[in-house]
Amino acid sequence: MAARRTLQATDELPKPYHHGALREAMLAAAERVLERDGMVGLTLRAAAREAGASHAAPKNHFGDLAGLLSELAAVGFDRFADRLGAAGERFVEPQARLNAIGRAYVEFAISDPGLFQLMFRSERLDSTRPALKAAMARAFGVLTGAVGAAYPEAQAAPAGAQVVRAWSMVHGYAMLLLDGRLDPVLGDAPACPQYMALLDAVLTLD
Amino acid sequence: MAARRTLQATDELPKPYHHGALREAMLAAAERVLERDGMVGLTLRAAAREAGASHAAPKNHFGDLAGLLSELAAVGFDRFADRLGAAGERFVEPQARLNAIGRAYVEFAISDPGLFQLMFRSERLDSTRPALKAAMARAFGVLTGAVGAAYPEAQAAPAGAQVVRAWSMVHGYAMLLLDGRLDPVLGDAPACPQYMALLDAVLTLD
DNA sequence: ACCTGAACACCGTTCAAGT
DNA sequence: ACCTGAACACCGTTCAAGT
Repeated sequence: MAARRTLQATDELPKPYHHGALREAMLAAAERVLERDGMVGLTLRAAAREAGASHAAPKNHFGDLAGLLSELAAVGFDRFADRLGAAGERFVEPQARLNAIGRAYVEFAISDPGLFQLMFRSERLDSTRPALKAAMARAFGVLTGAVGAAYPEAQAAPAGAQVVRAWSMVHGYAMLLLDGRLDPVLGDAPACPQYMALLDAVLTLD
Repeated sequence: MAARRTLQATDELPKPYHHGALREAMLAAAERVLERDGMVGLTLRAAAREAGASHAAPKNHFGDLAGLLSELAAVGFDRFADRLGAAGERFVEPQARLNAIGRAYVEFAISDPGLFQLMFRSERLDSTRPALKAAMARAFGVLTGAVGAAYPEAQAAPAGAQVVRAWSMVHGYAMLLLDGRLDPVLGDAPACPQYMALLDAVLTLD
């Protein structure tokens, strides 16, 4: 059913005072700034500029800088969870699923480095935000479930040692990679294939 | 031999215009600010204030902010290398040495969290600074040497897979710990003993 | 309800000027 | 050679005012 149209004529581009969907536009703009200029360049004012709004506009939707960064991190964790889940579903054997998820973990860090760093290495997030908490829980749930399936009867040990072990390994690998600290061992100008081959070697060393 | 004293009398506290050892004073002040206010609070101006100098004074010794942070990271890596080396020397059996170094890696992150984060997760470092490069090489040399001794004849695999594996594991563990992401699996109010016990469980899962 | 522009206190960097 | 103080362009946050 078509919405009833207003009777008075409206200008083609009234340069709308109210953006209408500034929240989503701000998130998209912030991610663009992040991937273009890195964490250092991602400021509240730069994101507002990129979205074509005034620098005080974000306040209405995100409260403050920590709010904007946290909501962006939340969309990052949601995308992360999707990728991990999709990678795992391509296999049935539990150990193969776990390896695929580990690879997807590192591939995400390579494909979305800015987002990955925002999600994991920012001291400027507010982890109490519901959207962020939920998205994080979803992503880590995928990982935890896959480890649990691969190691059905956990050795005594403190609960979750297997999970922490697998998680630490891929997370540390991704972090060292993004910091460029793996480059010396890989020779000159390493790229994604070299990084993934080394990861495979590391994961299959058991 | 005593230095020759100046003949004209000097005021007790001439409020010396030239600090004399501002470089070292700035590094100490910057570390104090870092541990007190975290990475977010560590600014050039705050460090200069803490050292009792004008905000433009650091320029003479460090160039810019990246210079100050990089020199501070260098003293961090030197201390880090000392601790890793001392921990390893307490054992003779290669595998025991490696485990001790892994524990020292995480213990450093717990005891000097601000410094550890500056060293590893800062996008504001200038890794080309000679002091920083040298200190990093020294620290990683300790780790590499211990892994090499523990796994004398490396499996074919890409060179250094064992090193990257051990390094990724302790580094990821330290990072997740500092981000508070291990707390959920450890129950309420975990502290250093719980963290180290879980680390031991993770490391001995082979 | 949503957005703007001015205002405030901070920041990094530069530079003429002091000692 | 080393340090200061003013200046500039940026930043996050607040707030009265606009629509």
